[in-house]
Amino acid sequence: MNYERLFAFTAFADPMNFTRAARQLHISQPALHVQVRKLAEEVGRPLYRRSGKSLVLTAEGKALAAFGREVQDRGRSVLEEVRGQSSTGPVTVASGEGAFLYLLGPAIRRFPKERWPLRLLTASGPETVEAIRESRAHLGVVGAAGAPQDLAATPLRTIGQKVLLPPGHRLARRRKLRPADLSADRLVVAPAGRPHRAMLDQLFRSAGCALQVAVEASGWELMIHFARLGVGIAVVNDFCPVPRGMVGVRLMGAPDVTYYLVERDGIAGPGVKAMRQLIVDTVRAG
Amino acid sequence: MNYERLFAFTAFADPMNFTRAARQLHISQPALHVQVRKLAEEVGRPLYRRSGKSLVLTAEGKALAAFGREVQDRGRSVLEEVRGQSSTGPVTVASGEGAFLYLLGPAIRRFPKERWPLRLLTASGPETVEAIRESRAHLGVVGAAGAPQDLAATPLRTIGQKVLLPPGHRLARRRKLRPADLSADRLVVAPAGRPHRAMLDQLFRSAGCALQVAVEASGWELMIHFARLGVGIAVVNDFCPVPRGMVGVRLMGAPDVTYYLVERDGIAGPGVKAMRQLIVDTVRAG
DNA sequence: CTACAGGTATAACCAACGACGATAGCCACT
DNA sequence: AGTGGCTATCGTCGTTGGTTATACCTGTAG
Repeated sequence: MNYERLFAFTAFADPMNFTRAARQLHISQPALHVQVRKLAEEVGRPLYRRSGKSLVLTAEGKALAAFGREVQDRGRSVLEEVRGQSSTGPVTVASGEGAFLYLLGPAIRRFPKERWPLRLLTASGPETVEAIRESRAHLGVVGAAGAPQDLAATPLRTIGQKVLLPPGHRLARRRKLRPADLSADRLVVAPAGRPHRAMLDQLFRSAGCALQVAVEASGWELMIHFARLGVGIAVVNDFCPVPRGMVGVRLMGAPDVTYYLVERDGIAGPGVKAMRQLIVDTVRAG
Repeated sequence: MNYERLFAFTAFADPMNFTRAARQLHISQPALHVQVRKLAEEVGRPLYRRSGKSLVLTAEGKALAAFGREVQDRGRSVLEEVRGQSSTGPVTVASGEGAFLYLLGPAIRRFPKERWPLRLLTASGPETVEAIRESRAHLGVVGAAGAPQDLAATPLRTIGQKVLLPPGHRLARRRKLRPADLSADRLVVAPAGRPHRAMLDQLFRSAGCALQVAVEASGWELMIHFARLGVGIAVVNDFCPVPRGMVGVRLMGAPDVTYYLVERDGIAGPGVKAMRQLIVDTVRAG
């Protein structure tokens, strides 16, 4: 296998667009196209396929792109080590949902970004796992139903749910609440299909009471915002800070969701190791 | 970094000889030499150095050669996976001393060699560790003072020492022996410098008695052979079978030596995983 | 339906890299 | 001093990969 072609292909696989990838590589579009075609011939399988207007990678293409990224990443780090330079390769962290906002803040703040540039990749849970598996990110943080066999996953923190209420609300003085207590209220919830919404639906159904939707909002920030405006009361992860002028009450019966740090097993550079340690320490401490 | 040059260099790094390596690669010696020179220029460090007649790798050269081997190994396996062929890359096991003879026999016998060719690399303890670190072998088995930080080591079995005696010997009926019991006898031992010999020297010194050498032999097989010939009595690892017509008596006071399976952390192919499991199972069982 | 926009794929041409044979240099051994 | 085995460099030539020009596809807008 010709590795220059492999790297050309990985460069293409990121934007899935020959023209833009070629610009990135400072070569012409035909040159890049030929490289990829020859790689596919070498491998003996198509690496991508048309889907209407755009192109999508085949399974083989994904595997090769992942391998290429991995080799380049390791290669840069080996080269820096050999040259005696301190490692300087960027560290990429992917994360779903609110983890960036509420879990990873301290780690990101304290990470020495002048030594290793930090790249953040915001994605949903499955997308995060995919980014790790395809070597597009070094570390990922996902909640609950995340990590499969081939990725190393270390539990970070287990988190419950709480209800955000205005101070004058009839339930605001309670120490804890159950789903049945909320059946009279209209709630601010995530849109259908999102895992948090699915969890709530399931919770109310098994408690035998109806969930009344005030408004659907995507993202914790937005949900909290609507709750502050008095549109409805919100059920959010325990890691969300209770905004000024509201009260938070523990919601019982909701399944605790565990956040995991996922990573590819393999040889991590010093920057990745540092970030890994920082995330584990700060999240477990906080 | 140009990877074709890197692979040319790894091919050279194995025999440390341009002429032979070039023949192996089916290119001319000057062609290979230029590749390596250009790689060194690219990296900015010398990759090897003359030492009298022969050439030796610098630290940088070793690191690059290790990386190159690793990439080629993974690359082959990825390619086979992508092509849908079952993995067929050879599995290399390195081991020191008697482990091949007495510990790994069952694993080697039961390993499906028709699926994955098996390559065995006989080496001393430190050489085994070096072979793993330089990606020249996938798995290694070493006794005791083996595995440092950067390699994953799993304990396999802890083994004591025993004394091989002719049946008529005055100590042959004893259940166990101490170094002092042997001070009147002449022993078959490993040559000076070998770890087993160092261990015995240390043992007798701390017991305050002298060790009398009958003959020095390298290798368990040879030591046992001389013991059978009646040249002297031998102290050997517990895993050596007691030969027909002799008796083995446990030697107390000798430090138990633990055998470890060492490997590079990283992504192992299916063949390596199978061998790993086989070694762990058979050695722990036996 | 036609024209257009954005991107993919192929062709013809040219520069650069890499392989080769020849050969000089180095080192150990006889 | 001479020889064998190997490393290192040079000039030459073919293959590979890059470039521009251009045809082709697919969805969108007039």
